[in-house]
Amino acid sequence: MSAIKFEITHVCKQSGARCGILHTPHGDVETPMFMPVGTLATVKYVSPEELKAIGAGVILSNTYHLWLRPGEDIVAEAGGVQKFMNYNGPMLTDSGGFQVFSLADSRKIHEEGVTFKSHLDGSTLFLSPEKSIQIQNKIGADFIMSFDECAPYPSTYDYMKNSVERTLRWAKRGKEAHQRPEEQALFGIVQGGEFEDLRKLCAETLAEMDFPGYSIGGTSVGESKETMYKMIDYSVKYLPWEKPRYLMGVGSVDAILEGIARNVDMFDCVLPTRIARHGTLMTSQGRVNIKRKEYERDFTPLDPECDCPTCRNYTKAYLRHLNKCGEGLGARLMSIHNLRFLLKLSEDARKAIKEDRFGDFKNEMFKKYGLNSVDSRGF
RNA sequence: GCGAUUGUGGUGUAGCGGUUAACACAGCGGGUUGUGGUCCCGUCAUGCGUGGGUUCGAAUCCCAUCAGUCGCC
Repeated sequence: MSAIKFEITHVCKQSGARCGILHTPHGDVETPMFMPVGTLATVKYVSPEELKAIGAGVILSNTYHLWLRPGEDIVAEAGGVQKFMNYNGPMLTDSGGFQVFSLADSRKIHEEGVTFKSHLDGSTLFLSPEKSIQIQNKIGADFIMSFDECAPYPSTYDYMKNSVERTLRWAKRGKEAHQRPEEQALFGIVQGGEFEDLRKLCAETLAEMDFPGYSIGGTSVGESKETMYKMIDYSVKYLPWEKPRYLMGVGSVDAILEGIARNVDMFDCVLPTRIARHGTLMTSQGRVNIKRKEYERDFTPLDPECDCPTCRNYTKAYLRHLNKCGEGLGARLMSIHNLRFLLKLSEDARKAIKEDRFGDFKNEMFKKYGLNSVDSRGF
């Protein structure tokens, strides 16, 4: 018995995009959905109550970071990450595979696992598939991830082939080490870069292992949008229809819409919260850099079409002022807005799918934001 | 009034005979995709109080002048 149940409720007659419901131990959520990232058991500057209020479903946390601080035992002692941070909803932890990739200084990848340096004190750390799952079992998120290698882009075919094969062996080891399959859904991660046969090999082998869901990894690492969409195609094509798919680390408007069109159900990204902290906002009018002088005396809302607390109560001039002064409230109000923007985009996409007009919806959004379908900056 | 001392971008400073006048902050513009990072990148003084002079060459030396600061009358 799996921890989650995925129910596909409708397939758009116009586009073939799908929507559904994910039943989790901490409640039901609708797909396709965007999932805010809260690396250290906190979505930076935003409280769990605020996340709920703007319609967040699943939120992420991170194995590597919680392992280092405060330590998985403390999170377990608190009653799991949901109780620890008081988030009354489903959560997902990334395995730490991406951190090994992004904190790449002097890392060594072996069959057994990865040796690398702590970003906090430089000490040597070791993470393996078993260790990652063991930590995730203690952290207690509803969705947990296999420990994979997120290979750099571009990688040679030979490197990627070896990497994928190892990632598959790691997936098997992680699955065997998983102690709580009835409470936590472990996803396998499809790698393989831009090579179709490697994506196919990876997806099909994972499918044989029968995971409750599948992630698509190795995207948003420097490749073009066109290449990213191919990577998605080459992965989704070989995955079982009835299981949820999660495109890791993708959060620009265009890529989310292209992902939904390709039957991806879950997305996460630090983009909305990171750019918000630095003053860039996703709005119905396109990208807004709140630092610009033109907003100095602009006493209108950030986005007139947005229903978030920031847009209902504050002006661009004030947000600009907070950002210029480095005040935390600015980061907070703008993070809330950007998250609401992507959560609303998910809601609108689901509605369009249910009404069999997702194709039109996607085209309208691209037109509205001045995006092109293959290679654009997005937001 | 006399003496000393200091005048370099919006700000604080570095440079003390040959630099593309350096650095930081502020300003302006851009970036950010399974979050190490309130972070990264670009741009910003045709000019060193002003006027002369010395020198191949002056922000740097000399003279005058103006302004500030500190003493003494």
